[in-house]
Parts: sequence; C-alpha cells; structure tokens
Amino acid sequence: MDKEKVASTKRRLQDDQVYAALAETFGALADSNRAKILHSLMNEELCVCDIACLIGISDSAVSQHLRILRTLRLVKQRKSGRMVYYSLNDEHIKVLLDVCLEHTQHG
Amino acid sequence: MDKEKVASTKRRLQDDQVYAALAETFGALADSNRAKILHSLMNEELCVCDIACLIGISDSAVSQHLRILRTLRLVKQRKSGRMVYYSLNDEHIKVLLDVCLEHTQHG
DNA sequence: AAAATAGTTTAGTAATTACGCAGATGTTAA
DNA sequence: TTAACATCTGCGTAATTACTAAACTATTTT
Repeated sequence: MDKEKVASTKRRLQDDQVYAALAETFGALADSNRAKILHSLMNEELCVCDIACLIGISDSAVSQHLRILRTLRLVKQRKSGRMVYYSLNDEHIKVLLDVCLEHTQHG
Repeated sequence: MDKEKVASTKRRLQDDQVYAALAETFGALADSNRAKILHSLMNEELCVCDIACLIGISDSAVSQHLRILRTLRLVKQRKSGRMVYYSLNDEHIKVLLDVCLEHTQHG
C-alpha cells in the first residue's frame, strides 16, 4: 500500500457531505422514468398529466418523481390555475444528460 | 392535456433502452462511496487497498464498487502482479463530476 | 353548492442495493 | 511447498426505492 499516495489523495478529498450531495443528485437521475421525464423537458415545459401520458405511468408516480427532481433543483414548476407546468431548472441538467448519453452510446 | 405537445415530444423520445442505460450509468454515480472513489481517481491511479484505506470501508466493498464502475466503463484497470490499479476510463467522468458538483454547490 | 379536474400525499408491497463476513482465486516470497 | 498478500465472489441482512391504490387539497365548471 502506498501510504504517501493515500495521504496526498486524502488531502484532496472533500467533506463527506459533498459526496453525499453528489450521490443524491446522481440518484435523482438514476431512474429510467426520471431520465425520460428530463429528456422530455429539454425542449418545452409539460404538465404532470402530459408527462404521465407520454411515458405511460400514473399521475401519482409522475408527481412523486417530479418532487424528487424539484427537491434537488433539477426541475422547476410554474403553476397556472390547477395545472402545474414543469421545466428544466438550468443548463447543468442538459449537460449531464448529453455527456452521459455520449458515454453510454459509445465511450 | 395538450395532445399536440405530447405527440411531438413523444417523437423526440428515444428507445426505452437508451433511458435504461442512462439510468444505469447515473446509478453507478449515485453512491457517496463510489463518488468518493471516482474523485480520488481524478489525479492518479490507485489500487484497491489504497482506496479501501482512503475511504474507510472493506476491501471487499471497494472491489464490488469497482466492479460496478468497471462494468459501466467509468473506470479501467491495470494489473501488475497481484495488484490491480484503477483509473478513470475517460474524460466524460470528470465532466459529469464537475458539472454535478457545480450544480450541488450552488445551482 | 355539487361535480369534475389536476395534482399531491400516504400507506403498503415488491424489488433493489450496500455492506460485512466467509471463502475462493491468483500472485509473490520464504 | 507453504505462507502471506491482494483481490474477487457468494451469501444474508438491513435499508432504500418505485410502484399502485386510495385519500386528500385546491381550482374550475355547471
């Protein structure tokens, strides 16, 4: 074991909570339905029932997915009457999706 | 429900397996110990026991994490005698970590 | 006011996941 | 060969997660 290398790497590491936050955010992306939702929102905002229809799961399930994504600031909502429209929160999300897509489709 | 919007968005969606692959890769990043491992590997390669010592979990657990990361081509290995050195597979990983880090640290 | 609509929340269940432990494989040293 | 070391694999357990169904909130329509 290389004690020197371990020590110098340890110095570069951040607090545990930083990695916990990273993992939590990646976790929000780690579900095919949520990935589909985010990809659907890349061009235009959609309401809950549009998304439910689009990907074929219940309104309830969509709402729960959106709550997870909203909590982590991956999507934002705009309320209008009884409708709630969702859109991507910022450009980070598109980059994450694009880079990961590129990685999975070849490497 | 906006049938037109749903239809046009549906046309832009990819096959289910694309989202499954995305989710699987994000899932590999969705664990704080794996995030820590990947961050540790940003500067230099490390062997299994170095990583185990660094983040404070068993060799066995590290090995299992590395298998997950290797399967999804997030890390690659170099064997030398009985040691196995791991490093990041390509630049995508750094981008994903950096962009996500930026997102979590502010938004 | 009553009914319908859009969305959220809660509860229960089935499936997945991360871990340590124990055992197996493979490599180097005595 | 025997011993020691580095890593990997299989198993059982505890915790997490995603889903449906049902109940609830809030808004609009009749």
